[in-house]
Amino acid sequence: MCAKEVVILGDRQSKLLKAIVESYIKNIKPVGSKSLCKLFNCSSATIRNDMSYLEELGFLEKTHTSSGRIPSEKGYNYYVENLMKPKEITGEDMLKLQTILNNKELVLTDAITKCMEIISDITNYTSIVLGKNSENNVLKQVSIIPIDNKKVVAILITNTGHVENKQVNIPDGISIKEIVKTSEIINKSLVGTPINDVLEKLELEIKPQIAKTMEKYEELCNFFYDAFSDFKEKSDDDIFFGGKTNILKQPEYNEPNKIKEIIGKLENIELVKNIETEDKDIKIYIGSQNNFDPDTTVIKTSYNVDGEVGTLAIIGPKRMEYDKVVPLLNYLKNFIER
Amino acid sequence: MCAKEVVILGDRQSKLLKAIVESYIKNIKPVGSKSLCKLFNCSSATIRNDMSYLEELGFLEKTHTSSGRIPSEKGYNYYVENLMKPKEITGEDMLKLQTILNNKELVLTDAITKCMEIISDITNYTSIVLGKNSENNVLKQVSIIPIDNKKVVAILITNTGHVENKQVNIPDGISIKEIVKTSEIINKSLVGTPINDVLEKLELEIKPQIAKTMEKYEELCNFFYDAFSDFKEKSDDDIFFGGKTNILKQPEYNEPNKIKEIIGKLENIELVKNIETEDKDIKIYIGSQNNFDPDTTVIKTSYNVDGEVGTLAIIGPKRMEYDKVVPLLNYLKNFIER
DNA sequence: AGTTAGCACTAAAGAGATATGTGTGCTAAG
DNA sequence: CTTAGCACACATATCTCTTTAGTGCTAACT
Repeated sequence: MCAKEVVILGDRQSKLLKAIVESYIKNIKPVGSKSLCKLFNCSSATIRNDMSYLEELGFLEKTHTSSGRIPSEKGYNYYVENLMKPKEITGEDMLKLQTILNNKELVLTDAITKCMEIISDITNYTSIVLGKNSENNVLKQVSIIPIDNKKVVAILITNTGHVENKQVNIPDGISIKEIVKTSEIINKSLVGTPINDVLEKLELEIKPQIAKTMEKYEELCNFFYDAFSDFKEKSDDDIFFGGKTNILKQPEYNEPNKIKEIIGKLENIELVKNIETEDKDIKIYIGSQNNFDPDTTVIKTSYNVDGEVGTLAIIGPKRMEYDKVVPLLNYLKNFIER
Repeated sequence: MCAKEVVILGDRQSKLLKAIVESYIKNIKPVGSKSLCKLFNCSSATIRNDMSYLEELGFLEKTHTSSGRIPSEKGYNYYVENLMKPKEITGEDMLKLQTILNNKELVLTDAITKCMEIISDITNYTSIVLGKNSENNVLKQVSIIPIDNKKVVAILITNTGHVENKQVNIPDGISIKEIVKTSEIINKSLVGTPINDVLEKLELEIKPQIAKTMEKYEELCNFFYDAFSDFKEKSDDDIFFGGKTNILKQPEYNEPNKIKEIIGKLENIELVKNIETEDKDIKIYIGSQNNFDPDTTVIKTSYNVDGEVGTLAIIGPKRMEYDKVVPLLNYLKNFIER
């Protein structure tokens, strides 16, 4: 749209903005000019002059005419892009992550989710791992396992190792043998089919094929249609939460309506799925910049190891310890794609 | 312990208690004597006399010296046991449940969970379905499906149709063939073993068996140990929530700490599992009588159809519309065990 | 013996009033 | 450019006062 506005801040002004952002992140109190005098070795009036300049530029806000300043969304943005200095990960935290990542028994996604859980723990924010999305997923295998003479469990496996299962009643007049036989035909013909196309191919390819040999081909197709129909939605994504209620520990969530709102959003699968990204960088979406919740920051990145892709996200208040979260995510990300 | 205390309430006193409980359930306001005058065609003083008698018996409480009365836990109890008249289910609600229950395609547990979701919707309380507990579950089948040359997905199926899966890395120096062969041996030897004993038998029966024919028997056993080890915990129960956040709509949850507490409890799997019951009746556990949350009422019952067992529960505030919830649960229960 | 009117009393909830603390903007002088 | 000084703004807290909705108790009534 518009050329990126170049803002030139004086040295003290930069430091001042940084100090204000970090003070607010720490204390959640609007910061006043007086409290910064000693740090900058000047009078409160000087600070105030700079502050009002920073406010003019849109980096700071006031909660009311005579309150201290708090960072605006733009202020946070400038902070993370230009001022923030990532904190070093403590040895203790690094150890926690390493022991998981070095555990050869753990499959990649399990290791990642465990690590994100740890990061949630360390930071007190909520973490989300969105597993492989199904668009490129294809059918690997279908299994039919009889449970009793009334029902079977149908199991589907995708090429990425995602497993889905559903119990299905055996329709009247159909034998388990016929079902199993049909499943074998499906396995021969449909392996490699994108998950989204399975239902269609069931109708267009399998039905004519079995119509020749099976009497009840219509019912058999319906049976598998039933077995597979939930699969499409459910398998879209694996969603994993770490510290789902951690975000409630943040002091901004001390009001019933805000709590209910954020809880509602975290339970809303569609909304959570929307967080998905394929961006390889760590991107920070502050407030209105994310479409999850305007009162939060969502930090995202994605991984792609041998075609196994997923999104990592941290959800916390806008007033997030960016300098702590970013290096943690970075560390994990680098390790994954070593 | 002590013989059940027989309390004799006069006719008016009974009706009064009923009226107070129902008024409080509806309006969530302590009910005063004046408001009941018209209903009983007597003066507020008369009502007050009866009220103070009911308070003496422990059925009513005051929030402060000069407030109206609210039902005590004992009061609710007496109400549900002696005074409550179950409301008829509306035609609309019954229709909703019937269309699900009459859908022959749906497997029993799916129909039940869908119904409980409907009941959550109707009542604005939270419903829980706890699926079959694993104690009697036995192994039905193990499948190993190779994903790529680094990992496989191990799938376990129990006799009840419960499916669990885990991706596992293939250890160095072991071939897929060996793994599949071992899984075949497991299928031959361990089918029918209670889930809780599988790990033990793996060590005591499978290991010596494969030691003869396979070189890397030690590693192979470890592999399957790894694959099965999560299974035990996870498969303990299927937990299904309907309207998980519905309970937050109840006006008693308008305080940050209460919200956080109940959310925390609902996320606590151990606590939720504890709700499990095998009681065939519908039992009402009010406040301190349930060990889930002293501020809520938990209504439970269980079903057992052809050995498929589970618990149904509704969690709401103590101030619950008992006369609405009980018939709904009853209807569902009777239908299930038709 | 149960019912009622009357009255004193209580606690919560709301409305002002007032003071206090923490900040600002602005001006004029250094 | 920096600073001291001052008037002003708003949030917060604390009191007081009043209103309201209820109670318990007593004495009279049916």
